[in-house]
Amino acid sequence: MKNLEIAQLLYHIADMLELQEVPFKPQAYRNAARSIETLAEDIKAVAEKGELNKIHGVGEHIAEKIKEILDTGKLLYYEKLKKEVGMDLEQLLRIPSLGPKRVKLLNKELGIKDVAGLEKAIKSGKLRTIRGFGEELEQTLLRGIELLKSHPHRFPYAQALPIVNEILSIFKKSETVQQIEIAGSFRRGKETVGDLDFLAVSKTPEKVMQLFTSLPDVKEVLAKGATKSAVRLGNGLQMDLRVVKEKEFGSALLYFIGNKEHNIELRKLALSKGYTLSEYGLFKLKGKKKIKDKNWVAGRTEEEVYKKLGMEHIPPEIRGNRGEIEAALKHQLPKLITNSDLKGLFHNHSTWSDGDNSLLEMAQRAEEMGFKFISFNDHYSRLGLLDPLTEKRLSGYLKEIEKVRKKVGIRVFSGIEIDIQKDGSLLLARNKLKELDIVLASMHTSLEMPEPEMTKRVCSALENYPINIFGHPTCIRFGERESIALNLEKVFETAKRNKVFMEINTAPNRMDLNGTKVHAALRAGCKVAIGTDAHRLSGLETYPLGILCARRGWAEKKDVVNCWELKKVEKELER
DNA sequence: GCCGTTTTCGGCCCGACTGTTTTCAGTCG
Repeated sequence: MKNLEIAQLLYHIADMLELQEVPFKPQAYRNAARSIETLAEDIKAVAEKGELNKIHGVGEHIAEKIKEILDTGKLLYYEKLKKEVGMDLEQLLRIPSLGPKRVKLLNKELGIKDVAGLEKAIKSGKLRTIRGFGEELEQTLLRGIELLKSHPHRFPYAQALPIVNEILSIFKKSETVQQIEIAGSFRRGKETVGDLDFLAVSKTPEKVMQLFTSLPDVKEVLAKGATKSAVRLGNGLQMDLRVVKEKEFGSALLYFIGNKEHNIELRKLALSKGYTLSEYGLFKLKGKKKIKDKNWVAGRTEEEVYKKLGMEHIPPEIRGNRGEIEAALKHQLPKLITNSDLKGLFHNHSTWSDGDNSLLEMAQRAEEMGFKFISFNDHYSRLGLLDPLTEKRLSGYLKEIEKVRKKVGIRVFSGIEIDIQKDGSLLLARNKLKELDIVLASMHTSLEMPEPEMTKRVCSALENYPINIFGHPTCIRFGERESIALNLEKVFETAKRNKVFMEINTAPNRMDLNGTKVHAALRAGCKVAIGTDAHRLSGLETYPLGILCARRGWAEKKDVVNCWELKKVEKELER
């Protein structure tokens, strides 16, 4: 079972315990789940080293349960709880405005066990017979059920990006706000977002809220208050807006950017230094009680707060309590890469396989964008849906690249994207592969293969063929399929040994590797290469998504091949 | 059930908003 699945299971335990009104344990299970969710390493590997209880929030008992899951594939305690609870809590709790207390009451009064039962109870008018349930709540729940049926839980970053930009621009033009910024997981550059959090400073909050709740695409107003409002857009995405005082903007931004673990650590650190930190500011503690207004010391900007705590400003992308606070205290934060550090783009397609633009058009655009190199990796495979390169067409392709080289002022790398087949072999022999500047290997078929076969397949390819880049390593596609069953630790180790770069594929529905996995790859000693996987000119523009993943993975220039000088790139590509 | 340069026992975030109440419980972030 993978990290995410184990985290999910712990979350479910927390929910069930909460339903049973067990005190404090739910929070403990959630803390553990959250740590595991963001763990860079494969939890199996951690368990094998006997270091489960080194994970923050995992103690003796939860460690034992994790071991049981890893060993047997299930957890008796979980099965027992599920039997006791006797309903589809997981689905029911996904419905907005429905929490453990209400679910319990519904179960007790009407015997509701699942979403279908709830829907039936509402439609038959039974729900409103229960104390505390009225017409409004009925409608809210019904809408929630509809939403569950029709929309994804999380939205890809790239899908949220234009929405964020539009809203920021509307508010800036409206002059109702002095400041407005996006916070939340979007600001941290997470590859998918559950909702959007905006934070503003305004002298006329009621006007801001009015504008916010009447934005063009708002389908539903979930809440509207003096300092906080929430709306849902037509596509199901929820957006929150909070208005704070100018004096609080920095501390509020810090609070609402998160993540939660980062905030908790910061608050603890503040306490140890004689302060207390909240979204309203950093306050000096006098004795044991704080008297807010008089003791305010910082909060206008994030920098101010971090500085008072004796730290460097921490970029949002790495806020996750994964060592960034210690590093910032020692003034040893990594110098994260930025868009302007990128000197070239890997993994691009042309009309030679399934792309829409010619090699020349793509190369010229890359040059216009200011890049120093581009690499083409058109699909190489047997004839199939993709209209791929074949052994016959390969020489024509290479000749064409040669022509393009004479027409542009940037380095054009020749290359292919080739499938790692089921048995770990490639369709081209080693000596043929060596004729290309860059061989990118990836998988498109037999993705259901289980571990450890899948890991073996990949490692064997990386081991036995002159591959430069392992493309979209986890094969995730948002809303379509999860990551494949791969032991990344082993893959990273093999990649490092064979000088294979791990790709950060910036196709908007992939972002693969994601930030957490980049972090793990770098710690394992791998280097990463940002590949746009562009099939047309516009695809070249997706590279900032890769920068985000890299930044979330703590990447500095030395870690990302695209940031190296051309000479060094060429040298490191030799196989 | 977890954690600890304030504690190995005694704490565990809390404020805003909503709907259904008639002073507040439940949810959310």
